[in-house]
Amino acid sequence: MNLEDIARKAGVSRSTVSRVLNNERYVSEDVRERVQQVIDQEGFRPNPAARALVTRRSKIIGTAIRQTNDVFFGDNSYFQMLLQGVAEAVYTHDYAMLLWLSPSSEHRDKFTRRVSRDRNTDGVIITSVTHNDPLLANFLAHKRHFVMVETPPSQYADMVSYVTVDNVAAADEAVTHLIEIGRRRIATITGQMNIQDGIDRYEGYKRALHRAGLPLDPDLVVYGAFLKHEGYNGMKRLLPFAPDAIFAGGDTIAVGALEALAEAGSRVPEDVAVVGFDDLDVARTSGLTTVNHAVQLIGSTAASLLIDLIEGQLEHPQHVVLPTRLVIRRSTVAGA
Amino acid sequence: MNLEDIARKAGVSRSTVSRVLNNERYVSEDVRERVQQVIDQEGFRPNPAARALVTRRSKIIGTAIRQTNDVFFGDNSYFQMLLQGVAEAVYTHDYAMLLWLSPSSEHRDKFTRRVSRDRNTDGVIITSVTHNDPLLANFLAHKRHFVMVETPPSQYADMVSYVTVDNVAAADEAVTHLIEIGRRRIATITGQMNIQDGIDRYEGYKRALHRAGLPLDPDLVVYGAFLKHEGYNGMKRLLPFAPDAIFAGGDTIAVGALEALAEAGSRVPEDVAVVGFDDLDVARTSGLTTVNHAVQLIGSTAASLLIDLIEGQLEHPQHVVLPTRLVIRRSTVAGA
DNA sequence: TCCATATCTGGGAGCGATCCCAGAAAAAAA
DNA sequence: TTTTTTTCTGGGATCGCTCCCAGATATGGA
Repeated sequence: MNLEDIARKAGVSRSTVSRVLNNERYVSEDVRERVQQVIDQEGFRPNPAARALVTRRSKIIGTAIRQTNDVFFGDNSYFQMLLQGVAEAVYTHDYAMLLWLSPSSEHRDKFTRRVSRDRNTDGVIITSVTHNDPLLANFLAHKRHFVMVETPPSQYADMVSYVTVDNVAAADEAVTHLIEIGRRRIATITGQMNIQDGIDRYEGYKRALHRAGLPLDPDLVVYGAFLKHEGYNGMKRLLPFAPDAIFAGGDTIAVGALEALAEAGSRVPEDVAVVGFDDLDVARTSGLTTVNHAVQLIGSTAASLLIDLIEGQLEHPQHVVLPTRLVIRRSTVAGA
Repeated sequence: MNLEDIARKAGVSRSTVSRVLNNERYVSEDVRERVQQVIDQEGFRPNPAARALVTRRSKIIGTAIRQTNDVFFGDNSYFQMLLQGVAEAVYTHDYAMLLWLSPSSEHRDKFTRRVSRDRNTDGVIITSVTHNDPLLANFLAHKRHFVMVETPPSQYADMVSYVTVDNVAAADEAVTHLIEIGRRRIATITGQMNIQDGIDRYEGYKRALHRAGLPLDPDLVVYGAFLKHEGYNGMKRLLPFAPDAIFAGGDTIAVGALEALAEAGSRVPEDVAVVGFDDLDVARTSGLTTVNHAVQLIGSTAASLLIDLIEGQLEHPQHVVLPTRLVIRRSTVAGA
């Protein structure tokens, strides 16, 4: 069943059917109706491969998620929320979504090659970019459409499109909250220092301390990663230095820290107040004060942006900074 | 950059390049090498649309996940594990994966239409099928390749391919465990009774009681759904009847039940033992005794099976039943 | 009334692969 | 050496669309 068949059944030409299908002008109302009727009745859908071949558009966008074992799994609902957002935008724009997940066995560069060589997609949403990531260089070199869903490494900042939040300001706000509730020995367990989000949140931490006239104590800084056990181990390392508050670079880190605190018999928030970042599902269940940034909204915004870029509605590069909101729960304010 | 360009650069014909690309015989070694070199050097990848147009194969399989708001989210890691498994198989077979998620606003039938009309994929993995699901009927009618990752409604059982576990036997084993640790007032909170997995697990519950000579007390049966709050509410309903054990149709249900028990001041497992089903991440963290079925393995098995079906290596329909394993934790045995 | 313009319709060319077939070259058999 | 078979290579046809252009018809202005 193809255009020609529909055309014959409706007594018109291929071209006219194509016009109806693509909702183009220059088709009289009665012809349009007759053709549409045949299309509906036959349940006809144009062959996407044939269409893609000539238009050079597949109407498919990709989402590349690396580090799946560590990050895609676990109490980390970040990627589900992101995907849900992407799915929403993809749905309203009548696109489809291709998902690239990296199996644990696959080397980073292999994944990069796989994603960057793919020709099925019109553009890609990329996550978890590290500094000197080959993916970015590759995409830029081949002028492929892509949108990052985090702050890019600074040297790329004005060459790539991204959707993010102001991590520095949000972290600053979170730490300032700790200061306002009277904490003075505020420690931090950071995310990766080769991921811009990790760096920026640490920067916000320093900024808040500085403004309040508090010293930056190296004993109170643990460089970690966005993983629960990093929070757990980091907290163990911090305990001897008796912090009265922890700013964690991410909620998963915070959850790990909470576990270590519970084991050590420290009361939260009386002895140690804890703030996270991301407002994952787990933050809600564990009463964690955290920075909420609507991850789902980031996903849908990024996908819409990507589609606009693909369709030439917008010029590359575009930068979107979405607002954040500090959510106060009982890990910093008892009874909150 | 197309086949013709590569051919010219290598001093051969289009057809020869195609043969090299598809690893066909009847190409002399030196020519093959020369062509491959040009391909590598130019970083050439054949246009998937053109290829798909003539072969009628896209080498893309779809995964359709409905009910995203309720199920895809939350402490439910089921779909992440499944996707990870699918991704693995897709990777080893050099396919790609299209993901269909239903936005919360989308009506079930609309989603069905969207997925079933899609022509980008060679086959689809479908989840969360309910009885009289239009998706099944539609796929069968159009002879599209698909694999279910759960037990199909019984009337379809011998017409569709699926990968599942023996839910009846596994539930029986779980409830028998409760009986063996001395429980006699064993209640259950079931999953949906229009999903075969829900029905089968309830069936296993009844079977275990019957074999042990225990009565089936209607007061101890709550018909619920695979959601945390269903477990919570269900438990509240059960409390007045003083059960000494709960068999939950799913881990999310069990977690909700645990919360209600904690609120009511019941000790687990001393007063009430709890068993779940699925062994989600949350079961591990909350020490829940549960039935483990390797969800990731289900995903990869289903994807491999689907690809074999597509490529004609296997005849439709195929049934795979994977083993389960009861994992005993502290929700039934103190100190486990 | 005639001509310019806007609206509608149809058919050829082309997108970039694969598949099939024909013919050349090499290898094996007579 | 000649014939038969196998291996290798090239080019035409084809998949099902969209795009472009040409021609037909309708509309409006002089």
